[in-house]
Amino acid sequence: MFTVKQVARVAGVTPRTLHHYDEIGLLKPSRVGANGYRYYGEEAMLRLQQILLYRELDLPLEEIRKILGRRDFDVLAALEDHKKALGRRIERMKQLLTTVDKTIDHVKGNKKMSEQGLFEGFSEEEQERYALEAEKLYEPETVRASNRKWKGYSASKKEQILAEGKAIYSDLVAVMPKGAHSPEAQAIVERWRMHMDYFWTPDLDQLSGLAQGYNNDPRFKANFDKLHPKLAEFMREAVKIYVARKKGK
Amino acid sequence: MFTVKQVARVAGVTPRTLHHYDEIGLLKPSRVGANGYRYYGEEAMLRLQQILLYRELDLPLEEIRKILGRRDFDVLAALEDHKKALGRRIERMKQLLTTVDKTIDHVKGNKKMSEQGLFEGFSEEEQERYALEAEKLYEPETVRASNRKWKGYSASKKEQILAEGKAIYSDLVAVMPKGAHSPEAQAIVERWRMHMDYFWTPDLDQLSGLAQGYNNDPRFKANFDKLHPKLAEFMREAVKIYVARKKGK
DNA sequence: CCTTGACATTAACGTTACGTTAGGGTTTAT
DNA sequence: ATAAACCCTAACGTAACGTTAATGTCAAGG
Repeated sequence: MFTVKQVARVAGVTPRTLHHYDEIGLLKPSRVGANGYRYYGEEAMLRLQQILLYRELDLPLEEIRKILGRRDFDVLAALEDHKKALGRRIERMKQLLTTVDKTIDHVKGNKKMSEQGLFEGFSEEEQERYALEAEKLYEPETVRASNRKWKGYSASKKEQILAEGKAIYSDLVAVMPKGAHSPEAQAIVERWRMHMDYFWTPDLDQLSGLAQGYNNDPRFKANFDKLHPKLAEFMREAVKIYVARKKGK
Repeated sequence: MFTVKQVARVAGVTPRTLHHYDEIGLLKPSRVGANGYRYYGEEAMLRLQQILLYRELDLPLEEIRKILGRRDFDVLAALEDHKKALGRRIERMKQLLTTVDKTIDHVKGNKKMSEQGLFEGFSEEEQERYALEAEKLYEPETVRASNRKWKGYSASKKEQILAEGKAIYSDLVAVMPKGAHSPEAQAIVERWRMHMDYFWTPDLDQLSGLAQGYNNDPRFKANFDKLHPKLAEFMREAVKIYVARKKGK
């Protein structure tokens, strides 16, 4: 039988923690002396170990109590779970480690770390959007200006613009067999650039970002796919080449 | 420039977290629109990454702010630190994982996992005491009774008892060459058992636990070592044999 | 026997890092 | 024009203890 302090020492917690666990009924002392002292025995120690194991996983104490409270509590299954969780944690940590490494490279050599990986290992999902949005295309003011411009058009003008857009995209599909490098494809990209002017005038970088965006944004992607499953990809390529040539000159 | 929600999504936090960081001055938005909206740019994102990295290490936000606030703050050095810290964390997790594994074995086969390792990975130190104390020797009441008994003796009686103890131990050293199995050694163990009666009367299990304890408790160990570096170990062996024989019969 | 120091107790307020309404303005979509 | 989906501030709630504060207990020493 151990007193609070003794238990606290071997388990690496403070007496207050044990008081707390007693208070919330998570870990009652095996016996309470007439003097009110808490005494902990073997089983209490084992239970404490379980508790601390789960605590390592950031499970709320309430959860832990429920888990340990199930009268059919299967220690083995719990421990196996625990193992898996720990494994996942370790994997995530490793992920973070590589992210840190990438960031180091990024900062060091100003390498191109596509801004995608900046948060890898932090959030599990939807980092793809970042790549798109990071291109400053969706800078709120830009978007708003673009919307204002669009709303300024008359209904018939809108129709005409949309039709022109559709024409461009279907023409693009038509020249896909000729390849993204072909003069035909490049000419259409040129038309597309003019077309964009109805919304706003992107510079070359923004232009390629926009084409890139068509691949990432599901909203766009779906519409493109209706015309041709590879259209978005083809367009990105063509625009990339277009931009490279313009920049080169 | 991103709004709270956008940033929150890619970074894997909630908007509220960003509000909070703004409030406490940990991460101010790059710009605040006339409508009061927060907009975050590239640098803010990088700073947020730093913050989250440190947060992973369980540093309080206040600390993080101080670290990032140092005007000579070296991002590279900090990232290198991160790497090391993450490495250590991963190691600790792996430690925990093996502890869990050991516990699984323990539970599964009821293997002897010496109860020592029970808290490995939790507290770094002083788990040795556990092994000793778990033997129920140090059950508070027992100890108290023992102490009371001891205090009841007169000073001269105490002297005599201590002298007897010393004699037993040095006699034991004398017979060490003969081995723990030797009748000489076993006779001394018998004397020692009688001697213990001055404090309290342990049963056979407690007797071997006590001898075991002499090896683990540094306080005892130090005194034994003064007589002979292997005395504690020898005694544990001798008592083990003694108990085994008594139990066998 | 009395005191001192290291323990133990309960009670209650403090802290960190947000979560969670509540109440109300903005922007975009229809 | 109105809903849907954002944004804001303000303020109280929560988890898991930390931190006094006031008080009781116990082994050790004079």
